[in-house]
Amino acid sequence: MKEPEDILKPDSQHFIEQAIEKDLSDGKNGGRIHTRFPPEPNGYLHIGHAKAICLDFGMAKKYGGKCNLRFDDTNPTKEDVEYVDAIKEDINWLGFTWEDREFYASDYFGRLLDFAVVLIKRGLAYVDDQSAETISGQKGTTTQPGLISPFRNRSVEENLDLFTRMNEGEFDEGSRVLRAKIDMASPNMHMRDPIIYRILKIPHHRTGSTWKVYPMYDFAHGQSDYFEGITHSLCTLEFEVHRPLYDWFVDQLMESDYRPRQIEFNRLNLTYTVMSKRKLLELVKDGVVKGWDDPRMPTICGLRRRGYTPESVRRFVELIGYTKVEAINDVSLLEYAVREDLNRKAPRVFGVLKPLKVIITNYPEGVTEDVELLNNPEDQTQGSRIVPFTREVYIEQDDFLENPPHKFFRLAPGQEVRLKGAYIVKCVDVKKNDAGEVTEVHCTYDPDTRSGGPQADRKVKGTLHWVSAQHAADAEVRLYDRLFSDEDPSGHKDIDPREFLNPESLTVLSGCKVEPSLATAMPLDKFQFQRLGYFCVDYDSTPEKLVFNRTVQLKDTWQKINR
RNA sequence: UGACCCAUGGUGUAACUGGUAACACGUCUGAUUUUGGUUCAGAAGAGUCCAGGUUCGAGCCCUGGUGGGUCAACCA
Repeated sequence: MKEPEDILKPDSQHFIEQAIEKDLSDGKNGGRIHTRFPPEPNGYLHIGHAKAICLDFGMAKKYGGKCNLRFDDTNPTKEDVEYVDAIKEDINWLGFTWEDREFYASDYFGRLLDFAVVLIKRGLAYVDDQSAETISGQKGTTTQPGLISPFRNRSVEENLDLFTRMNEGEFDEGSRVLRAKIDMASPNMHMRDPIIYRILKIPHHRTGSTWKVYPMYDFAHGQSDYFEGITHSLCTLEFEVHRPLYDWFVDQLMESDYRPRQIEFNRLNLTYTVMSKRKLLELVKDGVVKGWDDPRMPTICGLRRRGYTPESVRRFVELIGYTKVEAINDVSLLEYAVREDLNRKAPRVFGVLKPLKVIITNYPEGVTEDVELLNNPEDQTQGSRIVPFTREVYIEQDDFLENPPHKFFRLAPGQEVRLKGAYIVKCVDVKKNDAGEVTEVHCTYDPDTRSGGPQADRKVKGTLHWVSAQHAADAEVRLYDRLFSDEDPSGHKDIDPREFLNPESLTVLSGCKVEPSLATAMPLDKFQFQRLGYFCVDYDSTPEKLVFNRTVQLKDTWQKINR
């Protein structure tokens, strides 16, 4: 909630909003705002792209403009239609629409070629016959100017002829390139006669083998912006040094007052998370994960399978903001964003993953009590459910310790605990198998302590989930098998959280009925995910070492308890 | 011995045309008919990279350092 004094203050704006509003008040581009989201279809979108998507579509929406979807498909060696479809699905899932404005840089290959010809005719581009190594060797260094190519002063006619023949497929890949003639002594390496066209003979996923030459990023991006009437071309910080070149091409092309403008913002980095497309592709190809949408992946579809909502992803992006500082964002902020959202939406259920039988010795046999539990304590409209309570219940194995460390608030010999919604029980005895493992816990209960009862306000430190053994045994066994027997050799338990959320398991798990639509659509919240064993995975800095976050968290918990 | 960009609590961001550092996450207490979650109450934690300068006054402006990032792909 905002304090009255805060309402008087103008909402703080990030530097991009300020730049846009300045352009608006300066009357640039006729007061028009038009952005674009320009993915290369060479991989799946990840959480980092979500940051860009929210900005591109968000700015358009905020200032009454439009945002195009444009596939930056200028390199056929890396791109594929599979990615095009996945990208579109993910953007939609996030809640944004480009309406009918779905474009491809490859749509502009003709116009781009024409523009290249114009540059040649104006003496601003030339065909270079040297090898990649030679050209790169002549680039100079950051402190020394580059060398002039021996082909730099070819005649316009020869350049025109050569370039045409390059596109007709007469020359081999790598044998010739088209370069812009700018300044080999520029302190900005990107201005040292950048390559703008190269010969590529592999078919393009959209244009087939129509073209034999393909424009480079720098020669395609700004021009595509220009063709589409983009006013603000928002991209990440590493393109900052490309801006002079972006502007140079726009200057050559400009025929009116309209001009697109590139503004850079900081990329999203997450702690413990691999974000590079290259490495993610590696994980998929090497079979370390089961696909781009593996719940362990930081991809948008991976997050989706992990139970994240579009709202929570958008909220996270809103929380981290846009600056020019290279930031590393804490995953805990992302997790906070889901919890915030899911706490409000997700129905609560009881679940026992590794069952441990508790027998309440002084509770009558054959009696079933109905315990009413709120589906969501934060949202009364979600109603309540009736859960059967009986003499024998299962609790989580982790919730009992025979020799508890200091500050262990769960069940232990002689210790009291509340079974949520039911009674306070006290552990009086344990039964063990031959291996010395605890197989049964015997408790007594205090009949006056039922929630709402006369002694209900008695203080106990812990409250546990439980499931009536009689009502839920089958489900638990199945869950147990699924999680701990059906695991792959690497030890990764790769399970889609939603598999657990089918109405059937929810029903048995919680001992009550849940609306199917709710059950399939609503993931559990973080804590419940942990109970079920797989809220999320944590990437150690090296992609080979994938560890379950749960393990890490349990370890942390134990360290805290043992301290 | 280059160009460009950046520098605010542990982390991410705020601070209107200079007015004396705010918010969120995280951490730590405590409460609760009690999921070690949530909710609620409270606490600790920076004097804004450094040094000068302008000014009555600087996180904001200027100068010079220091530290970090990006750039020398026929990738985007």
